[in-house]
Amino acid sequence: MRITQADIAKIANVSQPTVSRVLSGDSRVEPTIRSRVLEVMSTHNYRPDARARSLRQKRAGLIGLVMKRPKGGLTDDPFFASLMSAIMDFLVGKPYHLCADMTLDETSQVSLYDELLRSRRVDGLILVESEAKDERIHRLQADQFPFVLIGNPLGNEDILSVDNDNVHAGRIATEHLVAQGFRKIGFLAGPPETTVSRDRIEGYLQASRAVQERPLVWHSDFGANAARETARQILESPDRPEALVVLDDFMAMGVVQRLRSAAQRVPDDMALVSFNDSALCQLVEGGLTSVGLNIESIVYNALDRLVRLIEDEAPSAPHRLVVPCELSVRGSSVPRREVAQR
Amino acid sequence: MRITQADIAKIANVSQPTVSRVLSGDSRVEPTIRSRVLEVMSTHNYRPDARARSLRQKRAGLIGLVMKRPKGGLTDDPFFASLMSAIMDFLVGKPYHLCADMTLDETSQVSLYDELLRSRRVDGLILVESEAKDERIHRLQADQFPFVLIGNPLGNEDILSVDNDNVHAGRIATEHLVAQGFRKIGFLAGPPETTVSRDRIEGYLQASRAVQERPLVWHSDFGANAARETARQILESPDRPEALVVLDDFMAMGVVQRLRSAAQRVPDDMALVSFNDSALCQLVEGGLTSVGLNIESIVYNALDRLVRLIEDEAPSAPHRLVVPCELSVRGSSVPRREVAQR
DNA sequence: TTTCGACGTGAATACGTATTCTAAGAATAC
DNA sequence: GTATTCTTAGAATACGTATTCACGTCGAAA
Repeated sequence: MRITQADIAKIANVSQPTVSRVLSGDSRVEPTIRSRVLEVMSTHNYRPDARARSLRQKRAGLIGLVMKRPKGGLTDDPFFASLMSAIMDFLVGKPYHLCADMTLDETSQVSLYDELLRSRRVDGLILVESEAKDERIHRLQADQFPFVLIGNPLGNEDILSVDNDNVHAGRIATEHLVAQGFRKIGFLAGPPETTVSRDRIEGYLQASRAVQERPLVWHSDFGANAARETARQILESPDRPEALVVLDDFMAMGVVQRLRSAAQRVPDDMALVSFNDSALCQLVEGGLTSVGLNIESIVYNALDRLVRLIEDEAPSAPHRLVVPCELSVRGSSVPRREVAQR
Repeated sequence: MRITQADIAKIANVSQPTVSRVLSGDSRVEPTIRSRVLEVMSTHNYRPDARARSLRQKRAGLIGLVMKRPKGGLTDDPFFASLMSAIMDFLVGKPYHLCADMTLDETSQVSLYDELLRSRRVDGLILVESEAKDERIHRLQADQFPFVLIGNPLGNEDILSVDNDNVHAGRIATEHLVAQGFRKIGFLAGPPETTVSRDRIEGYLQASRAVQERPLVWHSDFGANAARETARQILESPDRPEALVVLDDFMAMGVVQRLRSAAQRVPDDMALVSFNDSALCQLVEGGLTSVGLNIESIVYNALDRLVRLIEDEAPSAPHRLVVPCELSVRGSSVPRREVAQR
């Protein structure tokens, strides 16, 4: 049998509201009584019931995270792992917990929306890689439910969103190679319909214009295996570039493998820059230059805004935030002669 | 203004309990009325309030996951990423959600315990890599709170736990090398105080006895960098083995790097077997033989038992379950001559 | 001494649902 | 035709907390 405020009240010879007032730090309570109640609470090890509390108050103390992924999709995706890690870090010590859910398809996504929001299970929602055309977004807006997008594919300014600046990322990756003296630079992207590919290619196009007439873009599926196969085509292509920007570290790993099995060297035969700056980058011999996504900053800003929204404070402007990326230079993009000069 | 059962009742000209009965599928309700209520519910897009529901019923619909990790600790830890992925997969479509929390130290861990359990925020708890001597465990047991341990360091049979069979894992890794003809096998472990190191070493000891008099065990910190350094010592040691069992894929990566920079080859100069069977294993040239942890099976069993416990069914025996591991053989442990024979 | 705030506290109520209790009517049995 | 189930649905209540309302007391101002 759980101990409630009523029990505490009876023992301390006060009324239940008084116990509640002590708990909420209401100043209008006699110090004598306050200390007596506090003592009874501590000796009986009382804890308020979160369920009753969240029914009575507005706040449930939960922030929902909804991700659309295939089964096991988190396992080898450093982006999601970092994201969740950063979210949990952010929430440590704050009066919110993370309610994380995965959906497999659109249908379950809609029912999850009902389950989480319309039933008021969570106070706010983080949506990842959501497509803004998504019906859910409109319903969320119509219901005036607090939510924040991580990634804002359509660049919609009406929606609270924090986005990684993928165009910028693509540009600085390319500009770095230009600065290193490369004049024929290619881009190995993921599936063309993905936003991340489109945006990074856009940045690549902006920067590559300076040194080459014709852009060189290849597409492949995600993952090291697919990238390895495409890398073979690239190496044999008449358009073979001197340097390659690769969409993520795993795919870059595939390129490295292909180069290695063709007895070619990085960066001499092919310079490489990739994205995400995951632990993989240090595992490549000489290191893999990579554009870090600053996920912590994305999460910090997203959650800060979301919490403000939930707590009815004015969310900090601007409505749409784009977080810059940072390049970590390692051996894969620095020609040997430069290294030798040091 | 939210729409409630009372509103629905008024519109449909029935009482609130009737609406509740329709919702719970109570058979003792006139079909005519039932359909009328259902229609009103759907036209007004009614959704029951999860908070009120969980106050009234026993179930909150949340399962807590508590992990003790440093800040950002999830980022490069494939074990935790897989774990969370598997948990979320398991819960898809089930009437539970995952409430994931991270703690940085013991103090916050205890307060988190209060926050999650004593306040009845979650229905049950998953504890990972917890030390059974932990005070929390005793409190959980005393409070008869449903919980399950993933990993059971003390082998306590009283506690519901699902554990990866690390002794078995260490043994099959070693036996595989023995079967491949190696006669001088070493083990590169993590910090000696960690359970995972102790258990896998134990398995190594059992299996290595068959072929060598003296076990060869080294310790290093976790991570590729620390392992790389220790690998240097191992390679230069007079006890240098022909084959090395390495505690996890990241550490094995460090060993590979060291071998590569010493112009030595895998498996010719040093055969390798590691643990976790993560995506890294396919990134090593020739592939890295690794013992897979079967995290899905661990999670499935743990959650299945936990849910039964929550729902007051008898948990399936045995109380302590040990999930076997499986070896994925790749190039790093197969001497070249064998490959050539195929 | 009377009157009026201010203060501190308990009584009552609300949050939205599920369940128990009760009553009215229909159906069955004698 | 009355008595007894059986069915169905409404009334009342409980879950545990926070808040509003009302009331008594005390001190200060008149």
